[in-house]
Amino acid sequence: MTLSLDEIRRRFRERGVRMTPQRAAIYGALARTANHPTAEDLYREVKKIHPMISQNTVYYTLGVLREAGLVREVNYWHDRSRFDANIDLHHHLICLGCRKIEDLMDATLDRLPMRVGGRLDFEVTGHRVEFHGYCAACRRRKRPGAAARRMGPHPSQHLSVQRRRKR
Amino acid sequence: MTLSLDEIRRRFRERGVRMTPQRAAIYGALARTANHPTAEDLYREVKKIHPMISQNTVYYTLGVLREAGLVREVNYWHDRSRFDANIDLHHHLICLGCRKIEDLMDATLDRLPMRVGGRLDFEVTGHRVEFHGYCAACRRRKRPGAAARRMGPHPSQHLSVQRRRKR
DNA sequence: TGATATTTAGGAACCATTCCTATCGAGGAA
DNA sequence: TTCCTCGATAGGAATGGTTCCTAAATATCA
Repeated sequence: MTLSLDEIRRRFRERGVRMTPQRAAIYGALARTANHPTAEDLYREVKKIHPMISQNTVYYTLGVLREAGLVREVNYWHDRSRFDANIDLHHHLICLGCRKIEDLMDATLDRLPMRVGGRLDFEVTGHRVEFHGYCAACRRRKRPGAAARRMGPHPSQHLSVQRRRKR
Repeated sequence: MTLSLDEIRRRFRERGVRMTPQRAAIYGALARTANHPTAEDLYREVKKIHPMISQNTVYYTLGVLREAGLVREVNYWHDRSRFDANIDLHHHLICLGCRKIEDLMDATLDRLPMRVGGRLDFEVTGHRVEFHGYCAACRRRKRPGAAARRMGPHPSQHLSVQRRRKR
Protein backbone atom coordinates (compact mmCIF):
# COMPACT_ATOMS: atom_id res chain seq x y z
CA MET A 1 0.00 0.00 0.00
CA THR A 2 1.51 3.32 -1.07
CA LEU A 3 1.27 6.03 1.54
CA SER A 4 1.18 9.75 0.84
CA LEU A 5 3.79 11.91 2.44
CA ASP A 6 1.04 13.56 4.45
CA GLU A 7 -0.16 10.21 5.76
CA ILE A 8 3.36 9.33 6.77
CA ARG A 9 3.76 12.70 8.44
CA ARG A 10 0.51 12.17 10.30
CA ARG A 11 1.51 8.76 11.61
CA PHE A 12 4.94 10.00 12.65
CA ARG A 13 3.49 12.96 14.49
CA GLU A 14 0.90 10.74 16.16
CA ARG A 15 3.66 8.62 17.59
CA GLY A 16 6.05 11.45 18.31
CA VAL A 17 8.55 10.47 15.65
CA ARG A 18 10.53 13.25 14.06
CA MET A 19 10.03 13.55 10.32
CA THR A 20 12.95 13.52 7.92
CA PRO A 21 13.13 12.72 4.20
CA GLN A 22 15.14 9.60 4.95
CA ARG A 23 12.67 8.33 7.50
CA ALA A 24 9.73 8.97 5.23
CA ALA A 25 11.49 7.08 2.45
CA ILE A 26 12.31 4.13 4.67
CA TYR A 27 8.84 3.85 6.14
CA GLY A 28 7.24 4.46 2.75
CA ALA A 29 9.28 1.69 1.14
CA LEU A 30 8.38 -0.68 3.93
CA ALA A 31 4.68 0.11 3.73
CA ARG A 32 4.75 -0.30 -0.04
CA THR A 33 5.84 -3.92 -0.09
CA ALA A 34 4.11 -7.11 0.98
CA ASN A 35 7.46 -8.80 1.40
CA HIS A 36 9.24 -8.61 4.69
CA PRO A 37 12.44 -6.83 3.71
CA THR A 38 15.68 -6.81 5.61
CA ALA A 39 17.42 -3.63 6.67
CA GLU A 40 19.72 -4.08 3.71
CA ASP A 41 16.81 -4.47 1.30
CA LEU A 42 15.41 -1.19 2.54
CA TYR A 43 18.83 0.43 2.36
CA ARG A 44 19.16 -0.49 -1.29
CA GLU A 45 15.64 0.63 -2.07
CA VAL A 46 15.94 3.98 -0.32
CA LYS A 47 19.33 4.57 -1.86
CA LYS A 48 17.62 5.13 -5.20
CA ILE A 49 16.14 8.32 -3.76
CA HIS A 50 18.79 9.18 -1.20
CA PRO A 51 22.09 8.02 -2.67
CA MET A 52 24.05 9.24 0.33
CA ILE A 53 22.00 7.47 2.98
CA SER A 54 23.96 5.18 5.27
CA GLN A 55 23.05 1.74 6.50
CA ASN A 56 23.41 3.20 9.94
CA THR A 57 20.51 5.53 9.32
CA VAL A 58 18.36 2.66 8.14
CA TYR A 59 19.12 0.63 11.24
CA TYR A 60 18.64 3.60 13.52
CA THR A 61 15.38 4.59 11.87
CA LEU A 62 13.98 1.08 11.98
CA GLY A 63 14.81 0.99 15.66
CA VAL A 64 13.00 4.26 16.24
CA LEU A 65 9.98 3.15 14.25
CA ARG A 66 9.91 -0.16 16.08
CA GLU A 67 10.00 1.51 19.48
CA ALA A 68 7.26 3.88 18.35
CA GLY A 69 5.09 0.92 17.36
CA LEU A 70 5.01 1.82 13.68
CA VAL A 71 6.97 -1.21 12.57
CA ARG A 72 7.28 -4.84 13.59
CA GLU A 73 10.57 -6.66 13.57
CA VAL A 74 10.38 -10.29 12.49
CA ASN A 75 13.32 -12.50 13.35
CA TYR A 76 13.44 -15.80 11.60
CA TRP A 77 15.99 -18.31 12.84
CA HIS A 78 19.50 -17.15 12.11
CA ASP A 79 18.50 -14.98 9.24
CA ARG A 80 18.83 -11.27 9.59
CA SER A 81 15.91 -9.27 10.87
CA ARG A 82 13.00 -8.58 8.60
CA PHE A 83 10.58 -5.72 8.99
CA ASP A 84 6.88 -5.23 8.54
CA ALA A 85 4.81 -2.06 8.45
CA ASN A 86 1.73 -4.13 9.19
CA ILE A 87 1.37 -3.82 12.95
CA ASP A 88 -1.96 -5.63 13.22
CA LEU A 89 -1.84 -8.93 15.06
CA HIS A 90 -0.96 -11.65 12.59
CA HIS A 91 1.29 -14.62 12.14
CA HIS A 92 3.57 -15.96 9.45
CA LEU A 93 3.96 -18.74 6.93
CA ILE A 94 7.64 -19.22 6.21
CA CYS A 95 8.65 -20.98 3.02
CA LEU A 96 11.69 -23.22 3.44
CA GLY A 97 12.21 -23.19 -0.31
CA CYS A 98 12.41 -19.51 -1.18
CA ARG A 99 12.28 -18.16 2.37
CA LYS A 100 9.38 -15.94 1.56
CA ILE A 101 7.35 -14.85 4.57
CA GLU A 102 3.61 -14.66 4.04
CA ASP A 103 1.18 -13.06 6.43
CA LEU A 104 -1.45 -15.20 8.05
CA MET A 105 -4.51 -13.73 9.71
CA ASP A 106 -6.30 -16.18 11.97
CA ALA A 107 -8.53 -15.31 14.88
CA THR A 108 -8.13 -18.77 16.39
CA LEU A 109 -4.39 -18.36 16.60
CA ASP A 110 -4.84 -14.93 18.13
CA ARG A 111 -6.82 -16.44 20.99
CA LEU A 112 -4.21 -19.04 21.95
CA PRO A 113 -2.76 -17.11 24.92
CA MET A 114 -5.99 -17.18 26.87
CA ARG A 115 -6.09 -20.94 26.89
CA VAL A 116 -2.44 -21.54 27.58
CA GLY A 117 -2.00 -18.65 29.94
CA GLY A 118 -4.81 -19.79 32.18
CA ARG A 119 -3.35 -23.21 32.52
CA LEU A 120 0.09 -22.36 33.76
CA ASP A 121 1.81 -20.19 36.29
CA PHE A 122 3.00 -17.99 33.47
CA GLU A 123 1.53 -14.64 32.58
CA VAL A 124 1.25 -14.48 28.82
CA THR A 125 1.56 -11.02 27.29
CA GLY A 126 2.10 -12.04 23.71
CA HIS A 127 2.76 -14.93 21.42
CA ARG A 128 4.03 -15.82 18.01
CA VAL A 129 3.10 -18.64 15.68
CA GLU A 130 5.20 -19.62 12.69
CA PHE A 131 4.38 -22.28 10.17
CA HIS A 132 7.24 -23.69 8.16
CA GLY A 133 6.77 -25.44 4.86
CA TYR A 134 6.51 -24.82 1.16
CA CYS A 135 4.65 -22.05 -0.58
CA ALA A 136 2.56 -22.58 -3.68
CA ALA A 137 5.41 -21.81 -6.06
CA CYS A 138 7.90 -24.02 -4.26
CA ARG A 139 5.44 -26.89 -4.03
CA ARG A 140 5.28 -26.96 -7.79
CA ARG A 141 9.03 -26.72 -8.01
CA LYS A 142 11.24 -29.59 -6.90
CA ARG A 143 11.50 -29.80 -3.13
CA PRO A 144 14.84 -28.43 -2.00
CA GLY A 145 16.19 -30.79 0.58
CA ALA A 146 18.95 -29.60 2.88
CA ALA A 147 19.07 -26.23 1.21
CA ALA A 148 16.25 -25.02 3.36
CA ARG A 149 18.13 -25.54 6.55
CA ARG A 150 21.39 -24.18 5.25
CA MET A 151 19.64 -20.94 4.41
CA GLY A 152 21.59 -20.44 1.25
CA PRO A 153 20.93 -17.72 -1.26
CA HIS A 154 17.38 -17.61 -2.41
CA PRO A 155 15.49 -16.05 -5.26
CA SER A 156 13.93 -13.05 -3.73
CA GLN A 157 11.01 -10.89 -4.56
CA HIS A 158 10.61 -7.35 -5.74
CA LEU A 159 12.54 -5.42 -3.14
CA SER A 160 15.35 -7.75 -2.45
CA VAL A 161 18.19 -9.16 -4.40
CA GLN A 162 20.33 -10.53 -1.69
CA ARG A 163 23.33 -12.66 -1.24
CA ARG A 164 24.35 -13.94 2.08
CA ARG A 165 27.47 -15.99 2.24
CA LYS A 166 29.16 -14.72 -0.84
CA ARG A 167 32.00 -17.19 -1.00
CA MET B 1 18.25 -36.27 32.99
CA THR B 2 21.69 -37.78 33.30
CA LEU B 3 22.56 -40.22 30.56
CA SER B 4 25.03 -43.08 30.90
CA LEU B 5 27.89 -43.23 28.46
CA ASP B 6 26.38 -46.41 27.05
CA GLU B 7 23.06 -44.71 26.45
CA ILE B 8 24.82 -41.88 24.67
CA ARG B 9 26.82 -44.34 22.61
CA ARG B 10 23.61 -46.18 21.71
CA ARG B 11 21.88 -43.02 20.54
CA PHE B 12 24.87 -41.89 18.55
CA ARG B 13 25.20 -45.26 16.84
CA GLU B 14 21.49 -45.34 16.14
CA ARG B 15 21.79 -42.06 14.28
CA GLY B 16 25.12 -42.79 12.67
CA VAL B 17 27.03 -40.22 14.67
CA ARG B 18 30.65 -40.96 15.41
CA MET B 19 31.45 -41.20 19.09
CA THR B 20 34.17 -39.12 20.68
CA PRO B 21 34.76 -38.09 24.28
CA GLN B 22 34.10 -34.47 23.41
CA ARG B 23 30.82 -35.26 21.73
CA ALA B 24 29.65 -37.43 24.58
CA ALA B 25 30.48 -34.65 27.01
CA ILE B 26 28.63 -32.03 24.97
CA TYR B 27 25.54 -34.14 24.44
CA GLY B 28 25.62 -35.34 28.04
CA ALA B 29 25.80 -31.80 29.35
CA LEU B 30 22.91 -30.76 27.16
CA ALA B 31 20.75 -33.70 28.21
CA ARG B 32 21.51 -33.01 31.85
CA THR B 33 20.02 -29.53 31.99
CA ALA B 34 16.48 -28.25 31.72
CA ASN B 35 17.74 -24.85 30.67
CA HIS B 36 18.31 -24.16 27.02
CA PRO B 37 22.02 -23.43 26.98
CA THR B 38 23.90 -21.51 24.35
CA ALA B 39 26.91 -22.94 22.58
CA GLU B 40 29.06 -20.90 24.91
CA ASP B 41 27.31 -22.26 27.99
CA LEU B 42 28.05 -25.78 26.80
CA TYR B 43 31.60 -24.81 25.95
CA ARG B 44 32.18 -23.58 29.49
CA GLU B 45 30.55 -26.66 31.00
CA VAL B 46 32.45 -29.18 28.89
CA LYS B 47 35.70 -27.34 29.46
CA LYS B 48 35.66 -28.59 33.04
CA ILE B 49 36.22 -32.08 31.71
CA HIS B 50 38.06 -31.28 28.49
CA PRO B 51 40.10 -28.17 29.19
CA MET B 52 41.54 -28.13 25.69
CA ILE B 53 38.24 -28.28 23.82
CA SER B 54 37.63 -25.46 21.38
CA GLN B 55 34.47 -23.49 20.77
CA ASN B 56 34.75 -24.69 17.23
CA THR B 57 34.30 -28.28 18.30
CA VAL B 58 31.21 -27.34 20.27
CA TYR B 59 29.68 -25.56 17.30
CA TYR B 60 30.64 -28.34 14.92
CA THR B 61 29.30 -31.05 17.22
CA LEU B 62 26.04 -29.24 17.82
CA GLY B 63 25.67 -28.95 14.07
CA VAL B 64 26.25 -32.67 13.63
CA LEU B 65 23.82 -33.56 16.40
CA ARG B 66 21.24 -31.20 14.99
CA GLU B 67 21.51 -32.72 11.53
CA ALA B 68 21.26 -36.17 13.06
CA GLY B 69 18.09 -35.17 14.88
CA LEU B 70 19.52 -35.64 18.34
CA VAL B 71 19.34 -31.98 19.24
CA ARG B 72 17.03 -29.10 18.52
CA GLU B 73 18.28 -25.62 17.90
CA VAL B 74 16.09 -22.91 19.34
CA ASN B 75 16.59 -19.46 17.93
CA TYR B 76 15.05 -16.76 19.96
CA TRP B 77 14.95 -13.45 18.17
CA HIS B 78 18.45 -12.12 17.80
CA ASP B 79 19.79 -13.80 20.84
CA ARG B 80 22.33 -16.46 20.16
CA SER B 81 21.18 -19.97 19.45
CA ARG B 82 20.07 -22.14 22.29
CA PHE B 83 20.03 -25.91 22.23
CA ASP B 84 17.76 -28.60 23.56
CA ALA B 85 18.28 -32.36 23.86
CA ASN B 86 14.53 -32.80 24.11
CA ILE B 87 13.55 -33.61 20.56
CA ASP B 88 9.92 -34.38 21.28
CA LEU B 89 7.46 -31.94 19.78
CA HIS B 90 7.00 -29.11 22.21
CA HIS B 91 6.83 -25.35 22.38
CA HIS B 92 8.26 -22.62 24.55
CA LEU B 93 7.33 -20.08 27.17
CA ILE B 94 9.80 -17.21 27.05
CA CYS B 95 10.10 -15.00 30.10
CA LEU B 96 10.60 -11.34 29.25
CA GLY B 97 11.91 -10.74 32.76
CA CYS B 98 14.74 -13.24 33.12
CA ARG B 99 14.92 -14.53 29.52
CA LYS B 100 14.38 -18.08 30.73
CA ILE B 101 12.89 -20.51 28.22
CA GLU B 102 10.50 -23.11 29.61
CA ASP B 103 9.21 -26.12 27.73
CA LEU B 104 5.51 -26.39 27.05
CA MET B 105 3.87 -29.63 26.03
CA ASP B 106 0.42 -29.17 24.55
CA ALA B 107 -1.34 -31.55 22.19
CA THR B 108 -3.66 -28.83 20.96
CA LEU B 109 -0.76 -26.72 19.81
CA ASP B 110 0.79 -29.73 18.13
CA ARG B 111 -2.29 -30.15 15.98
CA LEU B 112 -2.35 -26.60 14.65
CA PRO B 113 -0.71 -27.38 11.29
CA MET B 114 -3.53 -29.62 10.16
CA ARG B 115 -6.07 -26.88 10.45
CA VAL B 116 -3.98 -24.14 8.92
CA GLY B 117 -2.35 -26.33 6.30
CA GLY B 118 -5.66 -27.53 5.00
CA ARG B 119 -6.92 -24.04 4.59
CA LEU B 120 -4.18 -22.55 2.47
CA ASP B 121 -2.09 -23.30 -0.54
CA PHE B 122 0.87 -23.85 1.71
CA GLU B 123 2.29 -27.23 2.67
CA VAL B 124 3.08 -27.13 6.36
CA THR B 125 5.99 -29.30 7.46
CA GLY B 126 6.50 -27.81 10.89
CA HIS B 127 5.53 -25.03 13.16
CA ARG B 128 6.64 -23.19 16.22
CA VAL B 129 4.66 -21.48 18.93
CA GLU B 130 6.22 -19.11 21.41
CA PHE B 131 4.49 -17.45 24.30
CA HIS B 132 6.06 -14.34 25.74
CA GLY B 133 5.34 -13.13 29.22
CA TYR B 134 6.47 -13.50 32.80
CA CYS B 135 7.43 -16.68 34.59
CA ALA B 136 6.36 -17.51 38.13
CA ALA B 137 9.47 -16.05 39.71
CA CYS B 138 9.30 -12.83 37.71
CA ARG B 139 5.61 -12.42 38.43
CA ARG B 140 6.30 -12.44 42.14
CA ARG B 141 9.20 -10.12 41.72
CA LYS B 142 8.55 -6.54 40.78
CA ARG B 143 7.79 -6.42 37.09
CA PRO B 144 11.13 -5.64 35.50
CA GLY B 145 10.62 -2.12 34.28
CA ALA B 146 13.64 -1.67 32.09
CA ALA B 147 13.18 -4.90 30.21
CA ALA B 148 9.48 -4.35 29.75
CA ARG B 149 10.02 -0.83 28.54
CA ARG B 150 12.59 -2.00 26.07
CA MET B 151 9.90 -4.25 24.69
CA GLY B 152 7.81 -1.25 23.75
CA PRO B 153 4.17 -0.55 24.38
CA HIS B 154 2.69 -3.64 22.79
CA PRO B 155 4.93 -6.62 23.41
CA SER B 156 2.52 -9.00 21.77
CA GLN B 157 2.77 -7.18 18.51
CA HIS B 158 6.33 -6.08 18.24
CA LEU B 159 8.53 -7.69 20.80
CA SER B 160 11.81 -5.87 20.55
CA VAL B 161 15.04 -7.56 19.96
CA GLN B 162 17.08 -8.01 23.04
CA ARG B 163 20.63 -7.22 22.18
CA ARG B 164 23.41 -9.05 23.83
CA ARG B 165 24.68 -7.83 27.12
CA LYS B 166 27.33 -5.18 27.20
CA ARG B 167 30.91 -6.03 27.79
C1' DT C 1 46.87 -53.76 13.14
C1' DG C 2 46.70 -50.55 9.41
C1' DA C 3 44.29 -47.62 6.29
C1' DT C 4 41.49 -43.82 5.83
C1' DA C 5 38.02 -40.78 6.41
C1' DT C 6 36.39 -37.73 10.23
C1' DT C 7 37.14 -34.95 13.97
C1' DT C 8 39.60 -31.65 16.63
C1' DA C 9 41.80 -27.20 17.91
C1' DG C 10 43.49 -22.94 16.83
C1' DG C 11 43.33 -19.06 14.43
C1' DA C 12 41.47 -16.20 10.87
C1' DA C 13 37.53 -14.58 8.55
C1' DC C 14 32.78 -13.26 8.07
C1' DC C 15 29.08 -10.08 8.48
C1' DA C 16 24.78 -8.21 10.52
C1' DT C 17 24.49 -4.99 13.74
C1' DT C 18 26.06 -1.52 17.04
C1' DC C 19 29.08 2.17 18.64
C1' DC C 20 31.47 6.64 18.14
C1' DT C 21 31.49 11.24 16.65
C1' DA C 22 31.60 15.38 13.78
C1' DT C 23 28.33 17.66 11.12
C1' DC C 24 23.70 18.59 9.67
C1' DG C 25 18.96 19.87 9.88
C1' DA C 26 13.87 19.63 11.77
C1' DG C 27 10.91 22.01 14.33
C1' DG C 28 9.74 24.95 18.18
C1' DA C 29 10.47 29.70 20.06
C1' DA C 30 10.85 34.46 19.44
C1' DT D 1 10.82 34.41 9.07
C1' DT D 2 15.12 33.54 11.64
C1' DC D 3 17.53 31.39 15.36
C1' DC D 4 18.68 27.76 18.48
C1' DT D 5 19.03 23.52 20.10
C1' DC D 6 18.87 18.89 20.34
C1' DG D 7 18.05 14.90 17.81
C1' DA D 8 19.34 12.81 13.17
C1' DT D 9 22.68 11.56 9.74
C1' DA D 10 26.82 9.45 7.66
C1' DG D 11 31.07 7.37 7.77
C1' DG D 12 34.11 4.58 9.83
C1' DA D 13 35.47 1.53 13.46
C1' DA D 14 34.23 -2.01 16.60
C1' DT D 15 31.65 -6.02 18.26
C1' DG D 16 30.80 -10.83 18.77
C1' DG D 17 28.38 -15.06 17.53
C1' DT D 18 29.30 -18.10 14.10
C1' DT D 19 31.71 -20.19 10.20
C1' DC D 20 35.83 -21.30 7.48
C1' DC D 21 40.57 -23.16 6.86
C1' DT D 22 44.11 -26.39 7.91
C1' DA D 23 47.39 -29.52 10.12
C1' DA D 24 47.43 -32.97 13.43
C1' DA D 25 44.96 -36.41 16.10
C1' DT D 26 41.82 -40.23 16.28
C1' DA D 27 37.53 -43.25 15.65
C1' DT D 28 35.97 -46.79 12.78
C1' DC D 29 36.21 -50.53 9.81
C1' DA D 30 38.56 -54.01 6.76
